[in-house]
Amino acid sequence: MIKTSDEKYLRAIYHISLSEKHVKASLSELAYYMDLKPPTVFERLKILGDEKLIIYNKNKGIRLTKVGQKEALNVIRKHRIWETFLHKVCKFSWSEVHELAEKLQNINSEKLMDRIFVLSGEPKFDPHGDPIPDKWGVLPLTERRPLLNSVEGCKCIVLGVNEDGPDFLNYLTDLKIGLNEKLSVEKIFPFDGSLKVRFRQGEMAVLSPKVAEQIMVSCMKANCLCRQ
Amino acid sequence: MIKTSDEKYLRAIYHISLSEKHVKASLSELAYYMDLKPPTVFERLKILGDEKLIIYNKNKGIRLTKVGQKEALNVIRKHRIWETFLHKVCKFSWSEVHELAEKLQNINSEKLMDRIFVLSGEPKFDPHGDPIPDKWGVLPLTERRPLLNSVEGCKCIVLGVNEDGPDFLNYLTDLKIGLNEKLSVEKIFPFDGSLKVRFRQGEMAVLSPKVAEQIMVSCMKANCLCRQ
DNA sequence: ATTATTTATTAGGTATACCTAATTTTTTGT
DNA sequence: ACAAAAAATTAGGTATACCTAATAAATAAT
Repeated sequence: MIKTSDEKYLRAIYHISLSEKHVKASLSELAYYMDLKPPTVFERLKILGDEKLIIYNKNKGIRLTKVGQKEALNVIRKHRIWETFLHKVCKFSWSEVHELAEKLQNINSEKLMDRIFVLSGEPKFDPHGDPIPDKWGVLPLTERRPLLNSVEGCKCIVLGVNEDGPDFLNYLTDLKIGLNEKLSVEKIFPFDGSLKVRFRQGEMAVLSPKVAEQIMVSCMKANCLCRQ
Repeated sequence: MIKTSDEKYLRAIYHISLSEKHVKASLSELAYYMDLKPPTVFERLKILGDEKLIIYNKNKGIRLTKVGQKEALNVIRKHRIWETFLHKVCKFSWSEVHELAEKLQNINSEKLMDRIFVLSGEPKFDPHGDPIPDKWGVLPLTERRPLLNSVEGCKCIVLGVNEDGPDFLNYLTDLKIGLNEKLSVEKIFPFDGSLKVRFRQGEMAVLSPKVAEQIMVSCMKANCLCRQ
């Protein structure tokens, strides 16, 4: 059985590999992301390598093996199911669930996850809108893209965010932009790329590119210009 | 904030202090109960002493301080709420919940415990029939006693068991003696103290003293001879 | 292409939570 | 009361998961 402390690494490596364009994570960004010092991570990567969970070749970066990826997706599954449970069943706010799920995800009981999954309504996406892999590591399909890449007139739905920090989430909560919120892009200011969006019952907000980049959406019209 | 690893010790000390007649736990029984070696426990007791969670005076045994007891009851509360949740909400069997609750109890979030408590129907007793302390460490009242101390003719209700091992629990499950089962003590064999009990729709079983000692019951009649 | 900067690696150290083996202290049995 | 047994304590060791400081290697900048 895989160790809890391995899971943290795998999840982090998976996260970095995805969030950056390049498929390889570097040791130092991994250390930074995990809030550990490079030698600590270095030491551990050798072990993860020995366990055939990653491939770490000198300075070619870190890549998950098939097994490593499967394990990573399993932790992600656990994490996201717990987040959904905490939000939907336990009524925790969007921004509170991450920290708790971080602890709950360490528990290894497939049976428990099955039950929690059912209690949460067999979700396909977590409260941040991130897809929940199934038991075999298969992710549900979506056409997520950053709100930033919109065209004027686009109508889309908020699927989630890329940024987990409470600062960012509280900012969105203040704006009252939440999961599944429908947004319509009224105007894009060419000067800096800020977007004026309409949402709810006609409320308006101007979002900076930095914010719009972190908000993941999916167009509601099949033939939306954003898709091209 | 109190450490997870402290909580294990406190719960174990509390458990021993209660299950044995004497209020003091000894180092070696604690070590045995926790499946650790005496020097390990010895080392740790000194720290728990420094933290003012226990009083450990040479060979006078181990006693919880006020603070230590409060913390112990808090872990016990968490443990028993999780057990109830797992049994009642997640439909785990009586004998499966202990191991999982052991892990879940390490999570420290009062808010989470409140929600899980409500989801479980604000229980006063866990699936083993053990009382759940409230937030202030106050236990609900019962008059629990071992089935072994019965008189012939006593009718009582099963509140729980003292033994948590799967062997024992599966044995009871086989017998179909469960929580809240009503038992009537038909006969006590003077030879070894075995009890013949009637339950359900007239089913009978003979229980060895060793088993009867682990089953905790409460008399159903206010004036039962057992109470004297 | 050579220096400067960044990244990776090595060396060596700390704290925690365990262990075994040896010794001392306390308790128990006769 | 004293030997035997049990329990507590000390001494010293291991593995894990961190750390800092120093060095080596790779990458970037002029």
